[in-house]
Amino acid sequence: MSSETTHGSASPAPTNPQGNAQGNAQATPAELPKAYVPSEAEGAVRSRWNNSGCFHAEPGNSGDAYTIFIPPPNVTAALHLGHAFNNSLQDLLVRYHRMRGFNTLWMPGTDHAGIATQTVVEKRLLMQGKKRTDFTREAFVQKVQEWKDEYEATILSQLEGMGCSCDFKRTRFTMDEPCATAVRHAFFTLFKDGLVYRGKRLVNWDPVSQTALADDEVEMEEVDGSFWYLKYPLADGSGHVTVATTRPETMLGDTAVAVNPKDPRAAALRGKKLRLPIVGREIPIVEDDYVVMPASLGGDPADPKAQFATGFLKVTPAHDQNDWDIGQRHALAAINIMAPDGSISDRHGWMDVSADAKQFVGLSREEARKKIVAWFKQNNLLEEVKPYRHSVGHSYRSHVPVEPYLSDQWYVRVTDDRLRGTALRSMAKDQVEGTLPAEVAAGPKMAGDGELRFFPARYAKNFQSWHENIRDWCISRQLWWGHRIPVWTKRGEGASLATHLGMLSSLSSSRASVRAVRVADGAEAAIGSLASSKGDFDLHVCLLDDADGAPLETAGFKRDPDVLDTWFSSALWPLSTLGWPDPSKWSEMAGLLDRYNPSSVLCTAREIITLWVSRMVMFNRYFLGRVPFKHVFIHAMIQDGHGQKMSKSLGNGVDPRDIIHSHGSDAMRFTLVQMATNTQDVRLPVDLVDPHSGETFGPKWTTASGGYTVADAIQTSPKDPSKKMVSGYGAATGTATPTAEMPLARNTSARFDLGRNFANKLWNATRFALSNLAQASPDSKPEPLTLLDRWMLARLEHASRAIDAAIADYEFHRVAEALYDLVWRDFCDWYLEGVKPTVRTNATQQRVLAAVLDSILRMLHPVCPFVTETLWPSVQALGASGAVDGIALRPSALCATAAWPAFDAKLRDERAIAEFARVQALVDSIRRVRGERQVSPKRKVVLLAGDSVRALVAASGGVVETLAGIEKVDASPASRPMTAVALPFEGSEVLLDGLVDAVDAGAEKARLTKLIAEREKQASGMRGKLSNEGYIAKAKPELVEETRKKLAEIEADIAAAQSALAALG
RNA sequence: GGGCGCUUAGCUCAGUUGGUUAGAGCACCGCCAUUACACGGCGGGUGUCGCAGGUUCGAGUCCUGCAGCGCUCACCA
Repeated sequence: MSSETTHGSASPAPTNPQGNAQGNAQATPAELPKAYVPSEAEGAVRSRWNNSGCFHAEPGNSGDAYTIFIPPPNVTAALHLGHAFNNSLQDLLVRYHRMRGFNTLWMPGTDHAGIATQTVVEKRLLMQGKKRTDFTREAFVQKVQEWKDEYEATILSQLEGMGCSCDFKRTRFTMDEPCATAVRHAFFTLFKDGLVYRGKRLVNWDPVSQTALADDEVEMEEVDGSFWYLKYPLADGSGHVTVATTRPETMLGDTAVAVNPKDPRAAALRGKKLRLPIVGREIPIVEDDYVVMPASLGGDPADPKAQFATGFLKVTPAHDQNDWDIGQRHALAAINIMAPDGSISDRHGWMDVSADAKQFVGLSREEARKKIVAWFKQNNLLEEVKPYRHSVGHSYRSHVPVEPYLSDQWYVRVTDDRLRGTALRSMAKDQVEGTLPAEVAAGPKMAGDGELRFFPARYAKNFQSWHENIRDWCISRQLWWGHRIPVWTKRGEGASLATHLGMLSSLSSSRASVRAVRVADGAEAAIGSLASSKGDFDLHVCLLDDADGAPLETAGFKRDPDVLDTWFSSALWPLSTLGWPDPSKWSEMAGLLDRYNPSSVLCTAREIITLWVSRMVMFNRYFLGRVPFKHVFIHAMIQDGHGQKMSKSLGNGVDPRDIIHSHGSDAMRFTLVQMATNTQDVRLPVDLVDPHSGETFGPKWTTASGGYTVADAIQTSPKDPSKKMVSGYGAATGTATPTAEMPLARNTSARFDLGRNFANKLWNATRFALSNLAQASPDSKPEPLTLLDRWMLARLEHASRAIDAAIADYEFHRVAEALYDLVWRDFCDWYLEGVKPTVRTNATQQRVLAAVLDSILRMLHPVCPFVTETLWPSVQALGASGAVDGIALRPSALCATAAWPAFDAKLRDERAIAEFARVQALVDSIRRVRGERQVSPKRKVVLLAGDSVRALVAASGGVVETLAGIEKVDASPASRPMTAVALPFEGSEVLLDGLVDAVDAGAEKARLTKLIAEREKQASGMRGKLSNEGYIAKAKPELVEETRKKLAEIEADIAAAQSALAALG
């Protein structure tokens, strides 16, 4: 259903000036309970939304497109508050723009998260004593699928629980058919275009999971290690050099020793060879700038490497990234000495295994290290050992040290200008730091250049420097869960492989792409000359369709067993969810791609800039020639009460359902929005709810490995020490399992009280307004707008502008602040209190109240959709449309599809705001006296004042009397009555008579003395300024004038107070 | 190590281009059953704005240095 048609059932606006609320019995909120109970309201509201289909987007509907792609959550676990935060902000944007008349699509979905999901499933199997390899690939994938189904359902229900207005009918999963089709097409295209290649490179290898890892899947951990100083003899027997290493076991694969060309010892060693101990391999000494010289020889003493360095660096190209680079520069061999499980092996590229070396084959990395060090010691080649603490990369899944491992992997050539260059050129010009690299700036112009903008702007720098330093992207993973790589390969001599070319040429080039790679050096050979090329080749055939694989397999080709990095499919999210490359294939996707890509904004977290934003930009621009989104909004991070990032692995994540349970969805959303500031991460102290007693309490904390502070896995009931419960940390980490006797404790946090109180305040303000309007006198006549009415309308218009501006800047806390001030401070504290005596008989005021209330519900809806939708029918029944000239309030059956109120500029009334500010100041100062003297609110007093104050009181239309408890206003008498209390206001004296039965001279003196001291402090500050020549000469004249005026007024106030003080004797 | 951010009331945080008396919510202390709301109303106290310099008539705000915290990228000599 389109957003247009949902308005249909609302009653038309009454057009006669008196045809509004009065006598409208059905609007009586008799049935509205005394407090807002979210758990009773939320389900009903969700049903109304679902039944109306109001979140469904159709490209044919009118309005400019407003699109957000949800960052698809991993199906590894349920969502936590970090997701709730991000999704609350997205929903705010989506609902606001929907109400603004945009054709709005919020695309939901989930991510298969290859390694993470496979790992959690393997962990679960391990608890049953089973391994992945006990199953066939298909059977294992089926198990993962079951996990995915469970968590996908959980995640989607969490999103619904939060009130996310996603188009759930269009929900996607990164491995469903449309997404898989997009992945297949993208891989095929990149392969055909030479942007995907097979390469032998060092990867981050997890020897336990036995898969390559992306850089971001590697965690650095501090480890106590050693520096071992090993002597390598010169081949000619003329001495030795000493290398320092933290990984002595890799020496088996050394193919050189490097020295800095500036090292004074380099010249004498030039051309000499070393005899590698144990192995006996003769290796060269190469000269390379990369080598740090020891501090003693002129190395930079500030460089910690110079402290430990000998100036000689063992080079193991197959087991160290930097050594690999040196190897490339000096054409060194890369000798891989390890098996995929990390053990020393002579079967994976190590050919020259000496008799001495044999004893190490088969050992683990750790054992080999010990034995090799022992060998050096025995042979007097171990010069020294020094302790050394350093950080080592560990697999974020198996937690073992990652091995830089030489293996064949698939890469995307993101360093190509078609990817890297277009990404950099998409940046908004004013957000580019300095200038783009010359070769990038010189690249071809295309649509979308300069269109990508970051909020806050500083994050553009992350994006830029990532692309400037980007390396080719390893996309193959040795996993079973994911998109399988669609390449079939056969290895053989060129001539024999060439015999298949005939069969391959029968396949259309739009369905198959062929490349030949020489095994020896990875160089690509032209297919045409394959038959005559010497040596072994890998013939890679990439297929668009599995159906073409059968004849290849018959001919001896094997399909690559690996799957693609999860981010490969995520990178296609703005394309695949809209049906790319062929939306006509799925009828419900027709027209989506053209209508909703580029999207409006991507809302995500900092670390995602490199992982996901970058890749979406590159792919979207490459495949579709457009940016995937115009804006990137980077939100803050939610931390726990100890300043630690909320994460699944740490087990400190809070389930949003817990907060919804304790405070309600709107309360959670409002509070999260209010916390969304531009620079500050959000710290959220977390409490537990005792499942036995319902009581909230602070959990017992403990220190976990890594120094993190976490809640004890098992907690004791504060009411009954014999009763226990499991904390979220215990459940998430598996250290404790909830049972019937020991249930899981929900989390909560007092931070959300703010939102709960706010929702309740709105609820009651509405209840109150409705009851007054229901009881309005039917014969009341229109009257001119009062100051209070004009002020309220001006504040409403002001808040609307504040919200627009805040949303345009993605400064969400300003949205919450504007709404809070509008609803609580302006509407409840002043307007509703102020209209109490008049609203039932003033028809104009009734219309203002109805229109303001209607507007407030609309403006609050994007943040608090449930309470506003719940109140909506009652408020709509007031028929506020057309009630106030200058506010357009189109009727609507649902608040969710109601139009944002349109305020005419004439409601903007700075004079009303300024004059009412004087009213507020007068009321405040009277209230202060009443408060200080502890005067009962029931006690009414007489205000004695001069002309200007009495004029103000008259202009307020009774507001001062009502809010300050004044029963009568008189002119200042010639002599001060004994029973009157004095206060200065705007430089003159105002008296309150009848405040107290008898003036307590002591208390009065104290009050006035304090008041004088306050004013004196201000006055002296101003006098100081005015006596400063520089201030008079250089500050803006109007500022100086303002200071003079203010000082005069303060001095008059002081004089008034002093005369009152003197009168007390 | 590079980059980015943070340090303001007991707690969690605002503070727009430098400008008059630095704010909010919570907590705390009084008073209050009043045409809605105690998830409430009215009033109140609370700050060497991390430290040290500098620029300026004027600095929470700009500059420099230092300290602490966090994130991110890089890093196993």
